Amino acid sequence: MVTQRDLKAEVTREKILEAAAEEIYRVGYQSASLCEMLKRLGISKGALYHHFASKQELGYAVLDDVLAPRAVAAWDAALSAEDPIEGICRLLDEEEQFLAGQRLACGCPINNLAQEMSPLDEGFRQRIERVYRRWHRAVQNALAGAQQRGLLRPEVDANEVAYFVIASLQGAVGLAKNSQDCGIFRSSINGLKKYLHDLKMPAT
Amino acid sequence: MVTQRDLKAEVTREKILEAAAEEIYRVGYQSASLCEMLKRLGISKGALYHHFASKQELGYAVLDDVLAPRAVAAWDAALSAEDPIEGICRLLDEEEQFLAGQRLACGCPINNLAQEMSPLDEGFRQRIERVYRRWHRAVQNALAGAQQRGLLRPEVDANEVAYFVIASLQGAVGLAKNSQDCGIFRSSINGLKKYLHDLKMPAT
DNA sequence: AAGAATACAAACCGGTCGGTCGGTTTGCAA
DNA sequence: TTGCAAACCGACCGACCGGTTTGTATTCTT
Repeated sequence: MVTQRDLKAEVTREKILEAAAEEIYRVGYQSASLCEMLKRLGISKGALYHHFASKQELGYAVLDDVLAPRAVAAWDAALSAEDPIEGICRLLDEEEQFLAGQRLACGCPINNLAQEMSPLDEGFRQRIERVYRRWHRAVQNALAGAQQRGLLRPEVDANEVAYFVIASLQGAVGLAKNSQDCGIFRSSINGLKKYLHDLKMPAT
Repeated sequence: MVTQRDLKAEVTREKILEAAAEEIYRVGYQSASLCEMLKRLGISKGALYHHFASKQELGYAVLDDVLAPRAVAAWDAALSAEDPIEGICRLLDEEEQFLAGQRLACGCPINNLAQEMSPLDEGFRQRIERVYRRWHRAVQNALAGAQQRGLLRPEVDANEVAYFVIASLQGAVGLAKNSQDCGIFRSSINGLKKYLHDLKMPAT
């Protein structure tokens, strides 16, 4: 049975998760101060450590419950389109809008954690790898499907292209994050778009 | 006049720089412990703070005196070749060998710092952007030159391609770093190579 | 040879970190 | 109504951080 108390506790847990995700996004996991985050939330340390055993477990939960679902859903949605190339291009445009909105200097939350934590903590590494693998599988499947339907050139290597697309996007986000210039993102992504369109079956 | 003492001091300074570069490469700037690094070096804190005013200044010096020169030199060397496409491909192979050697899980020192520090410290951001700009300029110039010599298709946008190449490489390194799998780097880079070769003037 | 300056050593400082723990409130079950 | 456990609070802890200070050996200058 779900009581009123359980609901309130769940709300607290999710408030903590949300705030932690934001704090980690802003300054990175290692530099994210729990005290700072709690102060902003108006929640005590006791509450935090009631819901999470350690900072590490909180970090894992942020990935599992907040970042990974969002990230995976975005790609799955984009690739559900008829033409995966167009789907990916739409995703790239969405990403540009997201960055341009405000968070240009913060980059991609997943990629940030990957670069910071994967050499230091196996738990983070594995969780992030799971996300990348789902991205890759989704792209690869979509490309292979389109290829079977005759939309893509037969010599296209879906596996290879999938890795290349993901890497290029992550790289472009990283480049733009550093320069704080969305134009660089756009230029870089333009290159990717042209590449993708060249994979299509030429009109006969 | 350069005295014997100056020489010894310079050696100490460079030992500190080298060790700091290594420590930062391993765990990131913010988590790099000066004590840890000094312990490994067998050098005291007094020595460190005699040569550098703060951790920040040490970090800047690592970038200016160690990382940036190396990074820029590698690209300049690769692009001095007759055919820039081939030059870039050779650079990509070198990068693969570097990663495969041992430091796969550590990624690219410049990119690591960029992702970690650019939102937090303007000094780091500007220094790294200078590196990226030199990379971009080198690639763009090389491509434009090759284009003039008739090696590249005339519709190629050298500016755009330069950004795309840099982003893709950085992204591939980041992806491989997380998965700790050099095969993923190779796949991703293969996509980039094919793209680059398609920029060449078709044999008539 | 004497003294000033340099290069380094090491003890030490305040501050912040993640984490703990005893106490208090709150809501549900009996 | 009451007993009790879950939810939460916040003072507190030791560890470690970057940075300072003080001391000393060596080396250059005069």
